[in-house]
Amino acid sequence: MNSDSGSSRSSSPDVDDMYARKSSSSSGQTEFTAKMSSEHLSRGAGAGLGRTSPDIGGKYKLKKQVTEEEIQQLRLKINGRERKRMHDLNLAMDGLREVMPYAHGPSVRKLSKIATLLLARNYILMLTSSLDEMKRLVGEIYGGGHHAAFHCGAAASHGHGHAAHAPLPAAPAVHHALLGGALAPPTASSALSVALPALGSIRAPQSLMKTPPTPPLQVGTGFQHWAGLPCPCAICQVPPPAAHVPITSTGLSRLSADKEAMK
DNA sequence: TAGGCCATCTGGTCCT
DNA sequence: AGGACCAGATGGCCTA
Repeated sequence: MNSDSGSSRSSSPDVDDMYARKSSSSSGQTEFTAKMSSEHLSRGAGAGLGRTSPDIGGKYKLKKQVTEEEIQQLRLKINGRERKRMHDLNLAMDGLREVMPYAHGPSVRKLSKIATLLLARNYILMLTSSLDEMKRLVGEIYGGGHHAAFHCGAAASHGHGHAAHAPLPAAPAVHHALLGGALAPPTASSALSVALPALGSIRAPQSLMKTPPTPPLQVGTGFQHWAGLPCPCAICQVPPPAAHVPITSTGLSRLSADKEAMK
């Protein structure tokens, strides 16, 4: 299961092959792991990585004397479980990427894990904000107020997931508040960075792109706007900054620096 | 070449 | 006892 389609790296090599490769390799880490699998486990040296805690050998050899082969088998089993766990995690991450308002495709480099999580977070925040605004508008409409009518109704050519809003035949510049309140040429980078201030901390999506540089954004479900029709409505506005908790991790500050460098 | 991202291995800890 | 989860370490691949 290699979710990194853009990479030649195989993330899901055959377990046995992987182990064999690792064990037979002469790299430092490989030597170490092989050493740990045998010596560390069977003799309880407990000096690996400078750790002084009891070694795993003690955990597994209490009842009976286990041979190195048995230890190796056990290690393989444990490693396999861990691999599967991480693969499942990556599958979930891919599933998350699929529903994110971000261009998908073979020519587009996929979001990193951290970027996926941050985008997801801000997406949720934005949707929550939109939902609140929608509730408020509905409350105004049915509360006697007519002024709002159907928000953006005059434009009528774009809808927030309303199937009744038939799209114009012209090629739409698909976007959503999340992807850009400004209707500048909808490059993924500008749209994302404009609409998601916090997301702006993420490495500029343009840098994630391979050719073509400006792939069409594919929004998850039904959110479509149209080029040349600026939408001033609250729903289409970027959520208030307060909704975006500043990203403070060191990694993100680094990403922010990357974005600044992109300008 | 440095840095980013990732997969994998590993030992520790907690839970069932 | 065994599995799940976690974090540290390491090496490989890719990009600027």
